[in-house]
Amino acid sequence: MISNADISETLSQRLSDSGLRSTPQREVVYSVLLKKRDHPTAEEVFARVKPEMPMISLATVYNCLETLVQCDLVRAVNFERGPTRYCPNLHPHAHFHDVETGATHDVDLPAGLLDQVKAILPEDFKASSVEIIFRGKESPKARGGEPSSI
Amino acid sequence: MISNADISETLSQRLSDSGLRSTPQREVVYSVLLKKRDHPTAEEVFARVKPEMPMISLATVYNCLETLVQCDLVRAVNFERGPTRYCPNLHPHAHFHDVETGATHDVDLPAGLLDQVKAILPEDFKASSVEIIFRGKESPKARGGEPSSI
DNA sequence: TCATTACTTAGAATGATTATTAAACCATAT
DNA sequence: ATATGGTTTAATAATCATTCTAAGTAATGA
Repeated sequence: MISNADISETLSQRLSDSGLRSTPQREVVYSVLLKKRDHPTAEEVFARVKPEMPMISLATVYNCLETLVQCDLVRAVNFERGPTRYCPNLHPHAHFHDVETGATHDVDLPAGLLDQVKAILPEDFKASSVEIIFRGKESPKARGGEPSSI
Repeated sequence: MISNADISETLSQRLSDSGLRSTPQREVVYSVLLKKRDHPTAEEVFARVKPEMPMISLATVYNCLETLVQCDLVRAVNFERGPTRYCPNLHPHAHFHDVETGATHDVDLPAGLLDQVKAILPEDFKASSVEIIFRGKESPKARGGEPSSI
């Protein structure tokens, strides 16, 4: 298991690598992202952080999130023009966005697929990142259990 | 070559299929999208339409673009939280977004790749659309010839 | 210590888009 | 033709997420 101390160590490590400081605000923002990995918006992060740190401001949450993105600890994800969502999953993965519930799920990419996708680029295009976004609806898995009451 | 009459026929066809009317505003908005396929924003479309129709309002441009998206004549594309861009290319394709110039290019998808990408989804996820977005920088091809600025 | 720089806060400002509302327009039934 | 009811447009206000600004705090270094 990963302890709180470990978390703040990776964090302060990455921050100082970029010439930045570890602060209580940055630590608590990062920790709420790790605690519930449901791609929260800045406002949602703000709401989760507040109980632990009531004086923190929304602007600071935005600043911290941006900082975490800068040092590659967090990925920013956008669906259409909705608010930016934040994701601490660093493995290469796609996103599935449920148009009905708004829920967002990580979808692991099999080895090689990303390279295959990158291979479609003309040679003069150098991609620094690739985003794969699915939009749709998740049907509850047809399995034994409660009947779908509709 | 496709004439103006043909264009407005497809347009009014699609519109009436959706129970909507063909209007001069919708026609001129659609025509500027076809004329220069560089993924303009609503503001850019507005600027291009104005000379032809000086009284048109920005709100109407937004409305027309939304209408065209609804009847599948135009695709809306988003990069991060930048303004929505509009693309009349209906073939399945990915997008390359140049982080330096802001230019956007369509990238054709080889047959089968989209299915391959969709295949990574768990069975309970039904994707109605897939977006593939590259972000990066294009190195000018060292060669003569017309620029492929689609 | 004192100066420098980084960081946080509160609130104002911005930018893109959507909502509101009144007027103009159009198709059709009378 | 004219009334009617729905559609579309235009101008402007409102909204939402985000960024900017200014002022205060705190850590760091000469």
